[in-house]
Amino acid sequence: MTHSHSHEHDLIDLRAKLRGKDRRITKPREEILELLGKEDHPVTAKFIHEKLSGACDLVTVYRSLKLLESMSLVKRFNFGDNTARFELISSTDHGHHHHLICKVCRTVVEIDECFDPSLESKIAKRHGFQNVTHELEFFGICSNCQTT
Amino acid sequence: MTHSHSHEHDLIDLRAKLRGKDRRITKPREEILELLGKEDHPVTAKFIHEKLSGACDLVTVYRSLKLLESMSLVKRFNFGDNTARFELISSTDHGHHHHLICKVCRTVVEIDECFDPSLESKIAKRHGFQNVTHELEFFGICSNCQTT
DNA sequence: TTACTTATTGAAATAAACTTGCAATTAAGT
DNA sequence: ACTTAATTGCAAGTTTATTTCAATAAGTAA
Repeated sequence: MTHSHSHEHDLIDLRAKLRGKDRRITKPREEILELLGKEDHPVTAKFIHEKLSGACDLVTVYRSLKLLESMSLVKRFNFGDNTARFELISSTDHGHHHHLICKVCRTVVEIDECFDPSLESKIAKRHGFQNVTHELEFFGICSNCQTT
Repeated sequence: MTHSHSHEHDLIDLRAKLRGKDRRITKPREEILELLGKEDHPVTAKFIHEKLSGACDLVTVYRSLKLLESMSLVKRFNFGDNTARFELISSTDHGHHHHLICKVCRTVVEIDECFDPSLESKIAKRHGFQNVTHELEFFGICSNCQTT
């Protein structure tokens, strides 16, 4: 996954989405967005806080991420270890992509492929659900961690 | 998902898998297995503890679930709310199935369908991973919760 | 059955992720 | 610059899950 669009674009997005909503453009929000723009994989709130080394409180990171998520600038992922991870929503895939995670060393690979959307609509129709989306992550053992 | 196989069968499984492993068949383990046999959807450790109302400590529920999971009698699911849920592994699908979860009321529907396994092997091959599996859950709004 | 060995349990303490309350700060409009 | 209210930092609180250790009980052998 290449975050080929510039960080400036994300800040423009931020400003546009905050405008006229009684919400403010603050340093922590800008810094978190900028940091996420440089990362290739989802990162935890703790990681962001450490990278920002004292620029703001960990609580503010949590609050900012929640806000950015609600504004569809950031997507939350769950790799099954009870820790939320966040990634910038790229303009190309609108945040819809998946990951391949090594069960041993936790290396992450971004996966652009997905199954046919007809499966989703079939399931939605059959059970009378609307706005059906999915969360999909792959797990395995990477070449470095294979014993044989 | 129908847990059509009898609870007795699960207990036989438990006994067989524990035999000769310096592990013991205990009341909490049997009770948790039995309870899971009656549930149609993944349940939390807290739920199990409450249902068993004092039969054993919550700590024991966590420990037993971890053991049962390691013995492939139980499968852990993650519905994105930072709470692990556990389901009995049915003999028919070997625990591989998915769920459709209402984002509003959290109703759960068991989904037997899945995408073509070739996608998984393709991803494994491309990135040099072994033993690739996946976690897939669907989210949407159920008929009861739809506003229109 | 009884005694023995040790896996397992319960209870309390701990850990980690995340949230909430509130006073102090600061962004944004006038 | 002044004002207003959103936002932050800090402390405290929640929730989920794990660890420690003495007490208990499962399995084995006499």
